[in-house]
Parts: sequence; structure tokens; C-alpha cells
Amino acid sequence: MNTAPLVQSFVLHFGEMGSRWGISRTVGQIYALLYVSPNPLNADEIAETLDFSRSNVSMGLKELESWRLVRLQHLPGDRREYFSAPEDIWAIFRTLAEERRKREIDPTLTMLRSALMDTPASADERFAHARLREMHDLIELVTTWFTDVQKLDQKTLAQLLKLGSKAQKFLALKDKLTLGSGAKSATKR
Amino acid sequence: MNTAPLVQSFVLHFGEMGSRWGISRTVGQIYALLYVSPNPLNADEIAETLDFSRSNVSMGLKELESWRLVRLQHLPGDRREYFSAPEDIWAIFRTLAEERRKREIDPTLTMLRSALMDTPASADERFAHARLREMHDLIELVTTWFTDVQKLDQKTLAQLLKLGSKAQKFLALKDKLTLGSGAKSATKR
DNA sequence: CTATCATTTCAGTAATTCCTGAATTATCGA
DNA sequence: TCGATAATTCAGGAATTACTGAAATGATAG
Repeated sequence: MNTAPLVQSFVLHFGEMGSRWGISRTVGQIYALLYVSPNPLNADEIAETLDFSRSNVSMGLKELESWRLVRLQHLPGDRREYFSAPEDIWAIFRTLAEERRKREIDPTLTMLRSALMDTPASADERFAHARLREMHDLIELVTTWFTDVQKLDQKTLAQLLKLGSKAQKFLALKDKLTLGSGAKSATKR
Repeated sequence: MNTAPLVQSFVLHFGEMGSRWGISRTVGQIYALLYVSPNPLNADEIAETLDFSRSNVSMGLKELESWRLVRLQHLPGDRREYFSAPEDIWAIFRTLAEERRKREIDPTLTMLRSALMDTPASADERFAHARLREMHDLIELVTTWFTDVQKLDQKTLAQLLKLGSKAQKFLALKDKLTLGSGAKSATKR
């Protein structure tokens, strides 16, 4: 890797982190490289920079495509495929969340729901049943919130995040207004 | 495994999911079993139920302890160690988030900060530098929000989550009040 | 202190995942 | 259609990770 130390440590770190998640070191490094690269790269460039075999890069890029984390484009007068990471980091975050949801959360919810269909036959099963219900409800609550909030535009979302637990005060306010007479005008805008 | 199908599919699913995350199938299954078990289990019981070797269970429990996901206790008149998962699922969620933060987020932020200390020397480096900054700021924003919101008690947090993007309306309200004269009395409670 | 039972360690092996190079397939210009 | 270059596939080997059984260590009751 003949790149700046800045880039180098970033790429290496991402590789290690990648293997802590579901993806391999290779895939992590490829993504990190694309992320900091000012222009799209072709597979040969990636292979040379990271010192991977051409075929390894090919497979890595395929996996990144399956995560919708890279964009494929062609440069005029060049037959090769060029890859880049989306510019907007919020969009990246969103995509990552959506894919992880699809691959991890949704199957888990499906499994939980199907398990919850059974009628528990013993005290132990009744306990397990209740536990699965708790888990199901928590996951559903969190993911519903997430999907909902994700629809907000980036600026509003950032504002909301900055607000943090202070939002709780508005909750109290809402209660107060809802109990009183001013609810309608308060929630309208 | 001589357990109910309910429990069985849950345990197996968790095992598979575990290997998608940083933990092994074994560890995932052990945790799932403890999670649905109405009473604490000792290592032998776990080994027999899941058909793992005793030593494998020992290592798995050690890893779960390092994640602070299991509680160790002793039963009167029994020398063996008994393990259980915390009852409160919100607490489990919290612990999981804290540990993942400690293991993944914090080291990443440290790396990013250290990389951001360097002064970029070329146009490419300047680009990379800006990208790292974006990533750093986003991660910091999200984790700060998370840590903050986590301090709320469970009921308030659940309320907040249920509110979802509707909280945005309160944001607008806040702007209005802040711009006007009623800011103080509105944010006070 | 000793015998007994519980737990952990760890070297070796099994299983899985990762990666490569060679061969194949695809694409495109001439 | 052909030749050249690009991309993909895949069998096999390399590297990593998971798991086991035997041995060591630790803990407790008598």
C-alpha cells in the first residue's frame, strides 16, 4: 500500500472491524479505500493498492454490491468498471441500517413470531414464551422507531439527535397539553 | 436437545445469528438457552442440553461474562456455579449496546481522531481527511445521542420511541417558542 | 490436610472461512 | 467474426477459528 499513513491506518482499522461484523477483512478494506478515494477506482487499482488478488477484489466488490454500498460506473473511453462509495454519509448509514435489518432483524422477528404461535404446554414453556414475547416487542419497538425516524430529512434528524434526552421534556409538555385543552393547537405544528 | 420446539428453534436461530456477529454459534446458543430458562443453569446442564463439551461451555460462559450478559450465582447446598440472563430485557439491551460501543465504536473514534490530527499533504489526502471528519462526526452524534437517551428510565424511553418521527413536530414547536418569548416556560417542564 | 468434585487451561484436531491462480465466460472494438 | 481485454467462477490450499479431551488448578466439606 503506497498510500498516505492517514488512509493506511483507516483502511487497516476498517479491515479489522469488518471481521468483527459479518464481513471479511478484505471487504472491509476495499470499502474503506473506496470511501476515502476522491475518484472511482477499478478492480485492478484496488487489487494493487491493497495487494489482494484480482479475484479476491472481484468477490469483495460483489459482496459490497449486495450490500448496496458501492456504486458502479463507467468512465468514457474505458471498458473497465469503476467503483465508488456514495458521497452522502447519511445515505451510507441508512443503507447499512436497511441491509442489516433485512438480514438480521427481519428473520429474527419472523422466527420469534412463528415461535409465538405455539401454545406453551408447560410452566417452562410458558416462561420461555413470555421471554420471546418481550424480545419480540422490544425489537419491534426499536426498529419501528428507526424506520419511522429515518424518513425525516437529514437536517431534522440531526436536530432530533442533538436534542437527545431533552426531548423527554417535550414528552412531559405533551402530556400536560393533552390532559388540558390546548392539545390540538400544540401538536398541529 | 430434549427441549420444546419453541425453545429449540429460538436457540438454533440465535446460534446462527451469533456467528453473523462477533460471537460464535456456541456462545449464541448458550445465551439463548439461558435467556428462556426460568431458573439458573449450571455448566453441566448447559453442556448436556446443547450437546457441547464441558470445556466448550466453560469458555462460552467466560465470554458471556466478559460481555456482562450473564449473572453468576450459587444455590444453597450446591457447590456448582449457576448462570442466568438478567430478567429485564431493557437492561440486556443496554449492556449489549455499552459493550459494543466499548469494543467497536470507541476504538474507531480513537483511530479517526488520531488520523484527523495529521495535516493533509495533497489534494487526495485533503479529500480523505474530510471524509474521515464526516464519519467521525456522524458516529459521535449518534453515540452521544444514544448515551444520553439511555439514561432515561425505561418507561420514558419507550414513550419516546413510540413517538418516533412525530417528535419532529415538537422540534418545530420548540423553534417557534425559542424565537418567540415563551421559550423558558416551555422547556422548563 | 486430604479427598472429592468443580472449573479452567491448553495442545491438538476438526471445521470453517478466506484467498489465490487457472480456466471460463463476457464484453467490446475493429 | 475474431482478437483482445475485462470480469467471474471455482477447486484447492492457506489461514483462521471453533471445539474437544486430558491434565492441571481451584474450592470445599469432612
